[in-house]
Amino acid sequence: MQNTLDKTRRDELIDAASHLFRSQGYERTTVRDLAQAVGMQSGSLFYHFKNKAEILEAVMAKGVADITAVAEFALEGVTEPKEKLRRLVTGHLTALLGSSQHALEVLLYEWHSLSTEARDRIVQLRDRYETLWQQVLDEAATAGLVHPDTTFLRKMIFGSLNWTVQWYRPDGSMSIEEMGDRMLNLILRG
Amino acid sequence: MQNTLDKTRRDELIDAASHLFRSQGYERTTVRDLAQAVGMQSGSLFYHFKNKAEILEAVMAKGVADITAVAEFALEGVTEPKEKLRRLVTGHLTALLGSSQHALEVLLYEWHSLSTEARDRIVQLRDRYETLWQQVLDEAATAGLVHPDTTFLRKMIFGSLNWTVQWYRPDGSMSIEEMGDRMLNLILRG
DNA sequence: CCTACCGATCGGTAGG
DNA sequence: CCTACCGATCGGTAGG
Repeated sequence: MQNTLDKTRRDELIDAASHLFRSQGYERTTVRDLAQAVGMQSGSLFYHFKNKAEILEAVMAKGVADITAVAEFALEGVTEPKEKLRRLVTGHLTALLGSSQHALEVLLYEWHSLSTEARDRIVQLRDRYETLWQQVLDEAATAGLVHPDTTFLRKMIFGSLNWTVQWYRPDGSMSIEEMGDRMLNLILRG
Repeated sequence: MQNTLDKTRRDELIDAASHLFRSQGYERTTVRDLAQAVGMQSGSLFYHFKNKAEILEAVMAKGVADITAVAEFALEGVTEPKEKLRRLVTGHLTALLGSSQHALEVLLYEWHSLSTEARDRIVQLRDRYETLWQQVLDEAATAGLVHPDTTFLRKMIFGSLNWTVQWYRPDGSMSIEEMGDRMLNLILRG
């Protein structure tokens, strides 16, 4: 029971931290900002987290976990390589520009604020997600749908996907699904 | 004469700041770190710059100016659309991963530390560079070399290019030129 | 989770 | 460009 309550409060903190770290940056956000955002005293933060760095790691870990879950769910029951790829693209964009936007932007832009140990742990989580992509791209290459150098291709795709946070505006004329389809068009051969 | 000396010292500071802001982040870098890097007292920094934020802006402005100069030089005398595109790609990678690496990474990753006024000024500089690309891509599209939606394509390309800082290692087996050619291969139609 | 607090450090300034 | 310094703020802790 107490564990459940702890978890909720912890999640609230991670959520608030995602927002603050993303809009002001990690270093610029003070523990006082964060405490105020969830309505507690700054000293009380350290009942939930050992230190400020641990909060950053938790935000990033949540970001990777979220986008991985989205991808796994999107692939469920799908067998056609092209459709798998389409769903991975759309899923990535949906998480990045919608549901897990803040945590994922923190993941992308606060890398240098992580300790090397924390970095290793996040890399491990990220690798699982990248493996998912690699497998789908390999299938697609076997089917002749994409360029055979899938490792290189994957890096190019990741770059394009992640860059969307720099320019995509949800209130514009292009929906996330439409953007995904356009990207897929550029990725597919011929 | 004094102006020349001032400029040199200023440039030294911008160089040192590029390195420090990139490796530690802007907020984490103190004016004392920076002063020590060029061998002066921390208070003396403010003889050269009004405040810390002005140094960040100077670093970023130098980054954009550098990469624009590289692009303009690379295009000089070239008339064939495909070759123009190849040179833009290679030029971008050369600046980003080599000659102006630090300043450009700061430009990519410290965006949220800029004031809105400084942001506007940097955007203006960046627009000039993007226009260069847009024109070359439009020529290439007219020649049927690339997908006709060049605005979208340009954003995808920028993403792929800028993402290379996350994974490219100069001591690996792939040279920058080779990487450029591979990217061009994915960009070109057919 | 709060109260009360501390040591350290930060960006920046005045006066030369 | 240096010396000497300040007010503000920071992450974190002890004790409850």
